[in-house]
Amino acid sequence: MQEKLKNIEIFSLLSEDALSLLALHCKLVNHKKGTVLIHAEKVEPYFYILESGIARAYSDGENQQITFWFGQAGDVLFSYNSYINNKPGYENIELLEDSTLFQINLNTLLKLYSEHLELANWGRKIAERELIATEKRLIDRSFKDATERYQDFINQQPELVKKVALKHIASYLGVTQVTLSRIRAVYK
Amino acid sequence: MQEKLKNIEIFSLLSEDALSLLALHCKLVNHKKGTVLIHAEKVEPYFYILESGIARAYSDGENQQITFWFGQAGDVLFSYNSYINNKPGYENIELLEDSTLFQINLNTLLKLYSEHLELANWGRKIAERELIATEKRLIDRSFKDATERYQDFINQQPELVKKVALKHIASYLGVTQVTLSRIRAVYK
DNA sequence: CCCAACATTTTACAAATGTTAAAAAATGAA
DNA sequence: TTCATTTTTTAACATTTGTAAAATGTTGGG
Repeated sequence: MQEKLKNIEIFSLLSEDALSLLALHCKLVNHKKGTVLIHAEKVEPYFYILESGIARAYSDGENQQITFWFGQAGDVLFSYNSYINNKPGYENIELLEDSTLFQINLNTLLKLYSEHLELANWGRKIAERELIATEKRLIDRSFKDATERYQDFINQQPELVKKVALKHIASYLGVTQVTLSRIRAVYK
Repeated sequence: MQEKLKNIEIFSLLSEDALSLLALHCKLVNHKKGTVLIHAEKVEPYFYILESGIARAYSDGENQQITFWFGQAGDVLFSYNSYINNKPGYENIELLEDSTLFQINLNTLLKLYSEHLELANWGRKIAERELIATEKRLIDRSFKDATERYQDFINQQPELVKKVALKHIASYLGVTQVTLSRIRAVYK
């Protein structure tokens, strides 16, 4: 297990010592495309890291579903809301491909955080990285129009464009599917 | 100092022990309205917590400035980008009123994180809370129109509406000042 | 009090995006 | 392959928001 963890960027921040401790509590699991691993209406008991596959986080509204995050190999996949507030939240996470994930029990992880200095700081870095990425996206919503945001997306995550339904990309970019189609039509 | 810290919500998460350790490195400073405490083009050496006053974080574009965060008493004020990447970032933070702040040297704070388990977990919680708040705002940009976002804003932060220039609130909500004026005109 | 600087609102018009519905294209199972 | 289902595109039109500029309102120093 420990050898497998080493291939994931986010684990490379950890020492051998911390990694082996984490490995003790990691289980490798497979789930099919379409599986919803995190449900907004539940307090989910697991923390996952994608070994292979693709995922999206989305929030349900009255008439629509907004995708606000995509995950690929190496990305952390879980509900911060459950974790912090111990309450159901706004986040659903669905697999968009058959995937393999490292699974850790959330209570176990929190216990490790409360006992192990290096892991606590690792958890801090995970949240901080995600915060920076989210803040930048929020700012881009104001600075850039839909066309620029789409161009950035295809430059930065070209693999996702091929594999993910355009309706999900549209809501991720903050536009309707119709608008995204119009943008794409320009490049034909 | 320790007594003063106790009045701030975010410090209430800490034990007496951790609080006294942090207090050793905290300095109370005053700055005037208009002071830019964090500059995007610099790696800033301090971490602040607002004791009293108001602040805004903004990002500079070619033709405009986007305010993406407001801080009030009790809020943490610093550049995650400097802190994580040790590089200049996208965040400027300006005081909108004469303010009093707790100031901690960033290197000192990072050292405390790397040595003190409870403080490391405290730092993790700060980032996680901010992440949830930012993610929710990003989602609201899609689910709610400008009018709803403004109504939410005045309900949730009525004090800010009185004290902050409307141009800053407009960019915080993701609209132009003209649009915000139009929205406000409806309620006259 | 008055003026200058700055903030906010208003107006007219332009551009971007949303809505609805239908057509075309792609996908997957039998 | 073929058919049914789903996804994506296209079209026509409505609505929202943006832009630029002028008008009005506000504030603080002299």
